[in-house]
Amino acid sequence: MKKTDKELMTIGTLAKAAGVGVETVRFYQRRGLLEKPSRTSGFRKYSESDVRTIKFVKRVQGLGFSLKDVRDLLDLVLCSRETRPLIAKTCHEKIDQIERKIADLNRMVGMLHEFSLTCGSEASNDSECRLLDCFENNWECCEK
Amino acid sequence: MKKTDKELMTIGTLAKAAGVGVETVRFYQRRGLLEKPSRTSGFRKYSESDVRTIKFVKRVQGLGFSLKDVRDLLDLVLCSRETRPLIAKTCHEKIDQIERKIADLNRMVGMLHEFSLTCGSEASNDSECRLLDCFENNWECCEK
DNA sequence: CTTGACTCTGTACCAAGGTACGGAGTGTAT
DNA sequence: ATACACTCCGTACCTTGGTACAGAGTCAAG
Repeated sequence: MKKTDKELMTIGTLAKAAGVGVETVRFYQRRGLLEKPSRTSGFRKYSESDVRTIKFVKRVQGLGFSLKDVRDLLDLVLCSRETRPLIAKTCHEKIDQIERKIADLNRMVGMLHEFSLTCGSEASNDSECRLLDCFENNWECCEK
Repeated sequence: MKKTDKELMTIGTLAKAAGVGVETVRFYQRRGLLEKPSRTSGFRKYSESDVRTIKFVKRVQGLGFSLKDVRDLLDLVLCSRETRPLIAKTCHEKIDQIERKIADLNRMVGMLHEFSLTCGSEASNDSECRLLDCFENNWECCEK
């Protein structure tokens, strides 16, 4: 394998490096998550930055965001020069979205913790085991 | 509309109260997220607690959990008497799962915040706009 | 110059989580 | 007692995020 074109790699190498399947790479291209790569005689050629992009996608996705959301984030990077005025706005929208999620998750952890203490022990009586009541009160009714 | 059977409601009323479609209710029943309801002459009859269950499902789902995960949580409530020994274990698994998610989300917020400061302002130069670089270093490289 | 591993495009399929539809039964208001 | 809204069940369909062929071309080694 020649090392011309400053370290460009083929789709299989990229896929392995990023920990996904070859078909996933092509799928991400169709969805606009990866830019159309250069080609040498029909074959796609990728660089290290494509590896990072894919790992980024997988990570953000693992946090509960859709591919559409991931694209919004990637656009922050890809279009920074032209769309700079939009960047702060998009960032803050995402931040709000994430912070609401975090707050909700934190309340849920508190509730589960309390729940396991009161209801997971042998000493508890059934009337206290009201997970859904906790939820009704914004996950907070367990802090009795 | 009669008010016998202490306020039991029909599937459409339940769906509207919970903010979902009728078909979704039947779907949740098939998936075991709602217990099989009592029937009056063929029609399903639901109570207020079913409204709460559905709202719970939607909420937890909105935090990025699958219906399977939601079922695990619901089982904590529904089976508390029989499966008490399992409760603490399941709770702690969920807590760990949620806390990992929170930690990742927190790092991401920090990164986005920093990113909007350095790159969203007019004063910045393009070389600093490296969202993906931040990611590579566990979302922390922005705290320069 | 052939072989084997790799790539190409296109289409088909999969699981999750619903959503919609057809044809029949029900229930209640007028 | 007839209309009209609602419900029943089963099946088919939709979107998201992939995954798996099939049939053809390509590359690099031996």
